[in-house]
Amino acid sequence: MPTIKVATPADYDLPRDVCSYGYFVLAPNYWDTKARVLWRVFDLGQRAVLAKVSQKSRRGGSLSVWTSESLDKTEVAALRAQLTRMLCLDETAEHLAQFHALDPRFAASGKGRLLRSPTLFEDVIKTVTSCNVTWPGTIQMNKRLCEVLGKRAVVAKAAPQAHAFPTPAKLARARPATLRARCRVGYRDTRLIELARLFVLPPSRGGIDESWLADPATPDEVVFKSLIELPGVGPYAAANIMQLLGRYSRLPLDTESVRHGRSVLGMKGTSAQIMKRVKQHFEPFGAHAFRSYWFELWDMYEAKHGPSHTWERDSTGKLFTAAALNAT
DNA sequence: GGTAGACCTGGACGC
DNA sequence: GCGTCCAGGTCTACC
Repeated sequence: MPTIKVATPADYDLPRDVCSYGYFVLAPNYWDTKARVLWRVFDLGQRAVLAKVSQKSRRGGSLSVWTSESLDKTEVAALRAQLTRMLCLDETAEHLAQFHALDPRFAASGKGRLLRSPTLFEDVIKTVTSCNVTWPGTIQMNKRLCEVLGKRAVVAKAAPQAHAFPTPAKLARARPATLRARCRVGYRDTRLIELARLFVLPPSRGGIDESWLADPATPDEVVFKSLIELPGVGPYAAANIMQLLGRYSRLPLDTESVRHGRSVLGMKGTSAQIMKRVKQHFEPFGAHAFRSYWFELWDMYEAKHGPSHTWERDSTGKLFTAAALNAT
């Protein structure tokens, strides 16, 4: 069975660090709660391959990545690069300690890394599919996008996941009617296609410049202004994409922020007033504001529903509807 | 600059 | 089983 080893930072903990953000239940990711392993189909260019990521010893042990087919050197390099972005393996324990020094509440658990996607493109599409829709709707849209437009891996019928996430080129060529009817994305159809086209175009012709967005020398404010120009991306989505780029200074404020402000932080006022107050509340955490905000929310979810690594994909969606969250 | 209403889907609820 | 209501962030038109 082909298996590759991937080194991790000294404090890396697979269940904690994968199940740190809702994307771990979005296709093509599949978290096996019993075995505590991550399944995912990776698009490696010429073909899609199913991978199972496991960690024998917690806290710093290397990852074992089993793949459904033998990979050549180029594919192994592509897989390593995708896993590094997805699991934030390039964020050192020392860098994470800066966050824990600012917010010691999460030092003992070591929480701080946030799961993201292997590509910025997938993060942007996932963010847009999470806007103006309840969480079960987001789960469905991503599942269908993979099934309809993602490359299929050669896997057994019972495999937990068979399709990769669509490539920008594939989504750019899709018809709006297909996205609407088969992927159930609703009015997001043309916006998703326009976004995909921007990832296909080179930056010199108006396409998205990923390296510029990721460059620490590019100021957060400039990145925010650039992201908010994208179709389907408003203030919430732009701030969320920023945290997925590792820029944690802004909060993606939404109805969940308002609920948290009211029910946990005891704030009063209109939704707009509470959003302002939540923002002010987390300003002391500066460059790590989002992490403080997010893990405070995440702790609340875990207090209600148990550790996140026990949340099943098919039932998790219902835990995060407004009705379920309001019922305490 | 601020605000109202449309945009879609799927779940909840009442009958 | 059907109809109605509601949640959700972005976009456009309008003031």
